Amino acid sequence: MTALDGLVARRTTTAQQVADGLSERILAGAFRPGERLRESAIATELGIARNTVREAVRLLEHGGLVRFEVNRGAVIISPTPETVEDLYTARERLETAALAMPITGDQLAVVEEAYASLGTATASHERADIVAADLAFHAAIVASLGSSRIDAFYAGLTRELRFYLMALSAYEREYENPRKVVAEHEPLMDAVREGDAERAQREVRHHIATNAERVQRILAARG
Amino acid sequence: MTALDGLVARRTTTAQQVADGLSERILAGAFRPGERLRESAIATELGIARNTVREAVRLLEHGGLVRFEVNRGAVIISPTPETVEDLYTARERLETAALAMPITGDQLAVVEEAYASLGTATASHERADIVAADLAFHAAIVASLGSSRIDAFYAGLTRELRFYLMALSAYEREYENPRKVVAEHEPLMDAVREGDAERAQREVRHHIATNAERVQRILAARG
DNA sequence: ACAGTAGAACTGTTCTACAGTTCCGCCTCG
DNA sequence: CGAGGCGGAACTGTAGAACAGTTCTACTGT
Repeated sequence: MTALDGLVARRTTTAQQVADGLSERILAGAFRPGERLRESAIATELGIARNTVREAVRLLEHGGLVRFEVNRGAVIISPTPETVEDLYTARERLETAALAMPITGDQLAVVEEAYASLGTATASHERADIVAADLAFHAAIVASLGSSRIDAFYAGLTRELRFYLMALSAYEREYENPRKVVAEHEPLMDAVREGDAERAQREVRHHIATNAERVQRILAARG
Repeated sequence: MTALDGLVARRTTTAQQVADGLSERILAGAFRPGERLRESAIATELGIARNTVREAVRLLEHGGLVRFEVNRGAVIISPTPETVEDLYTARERLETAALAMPITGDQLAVVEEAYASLGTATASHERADIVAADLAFHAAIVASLGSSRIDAFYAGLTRELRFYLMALSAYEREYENPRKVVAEHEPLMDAVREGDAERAQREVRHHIATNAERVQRILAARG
C-alpha cells in the first residue's frame, strides 16, 4: 500500500519466460502430440537467440510436456497405452492413500470448494474448464495428504493428463454431456463428506478405473 | 559373440554425459551444499563450450541436486529444516500407502533382498554404501505400490535425501555403529514379512519420524 | 566495526559457424 | 504401382567469441 505498490523486480530470465509462454500454448492446444518444436523457427519468431530457445525448451522438458530425442530436439509428448496406464495407476495409488483416513475439517472444506468449482465449470460447457476443474478436484483430495512434494508431483501428472485429455477430446463424446461429469463424482464426494474412508477408497478406485478405461478406449480408437 | 561385441552407438549428447558426470561427483561429495557451479570453470576444465555446460547444468537441475538462481547460476542444494521435513513427510505418506495392504510374494522377495543388501552394506562399514542400501530398502517398499511413476518420484526424493545425509554425516555418529542401522529396520521388516499391515504402518511411521528428528537435530547443530 | 566503491568474476544472451542427423521428395528398379 | 535408394534441405548439437548487466571481493576511507 505504499508508493511501491505493485512494483516487482523482474526476477526471471528470458528463457524462463519463453518456457512459460510455450507451456501455456501447448496446454492450449497450439501443438499436437508428437509434433516437434523447432528451435530456429521459435527463435526467429520471438526475436531471440536459438541458444535461449534451447534453454527454454530444456525447462519445458522439466515441466513434462515435452521430451527430448537426440538429434530431433524437443517433441511434444504423446499418449501411449502404457503412459496412460502409468498415469492412472499413480493417481489411483495417491488418491487411495489420501482417502485412507477420514479427511479433517480444513481439508474437507478445500475438497468441497473444488467440488463446487467443478459444478460451475460444467455449467459453462467449456471443455478446457471442465477438464481442469475435474483434475483440480482430485488434486484437492491428494492435497489432504499434507505433503507439498507429493502435491507438486501430482500436479505434474495432472498437467500431462490434462494435455492428453484435451488432445483426445476431439474424439470424445463424454464432455458433451457435462452434467454426467458431476454425477460421476457425486458418490465419491458423498463418501468423503461422511468420513467413510473405506467407501471413499472404493469409489475413487472405481472412478479412476472407469476413466482410465474410457481414455484407453478413445486412444485405441485412433489417437 | 560377434565382431561387434560391446559396440554401442553413442546415443547420447555431450551435455547429457557432462550432466551425468557432474551428478555422480556431486553425490560423491565433490561439492558442498550451497556451493556454486561455475560454468566457465567447468567448460575450460572439460574442454567444452560454455553453452554445453550450461545445458548440462540445466539437465542437472532436473535431477534435483542443483537449483538455479537468477544471475547466480546453478547452486548445489542445501538442506533446510523445511526441506527435510517435506522430504520425510512425503516419504512417510508413500511408504505408509505402500504398506496399507499385505505385500504379495514377488514384492516381498524384492523387499527381503533389499533388506539383505542392507545387512551386507552395514558389514562393509562404508557410510556411502550404508546410506544407499538404507534408502534402497525403503524404495523397495514403495515399489510394492506398483507404479513406475511413483518409483521415479521416490527415487528423486531419495537422491536428494542421500545427498543431505552424506553431507551431514560428518557431524553424525549414527553410522559409526552400523549394526544399529539393521536393528532399526528389523521390526519393520518383521511386520512386513508377517503381512501385518497395520503394524508395518506403525513401524514405518515410527522409523521415519525417528530419522526425521535425528536429521533435524544434526542440521540444527550446525549443518 | 562499517558503509561505500572500483574492479574482477560471472551469468544471461546474442551471433556466427559447422559437422553430423534426420527429413522429404524424387527417381529408379523391380 | 510399391519398395528401396539417393541427394539436398532443414535441423540439431556443439563450439567460440563478445558484451551488457549482476554479483562478489577486497580495499578505502571514516
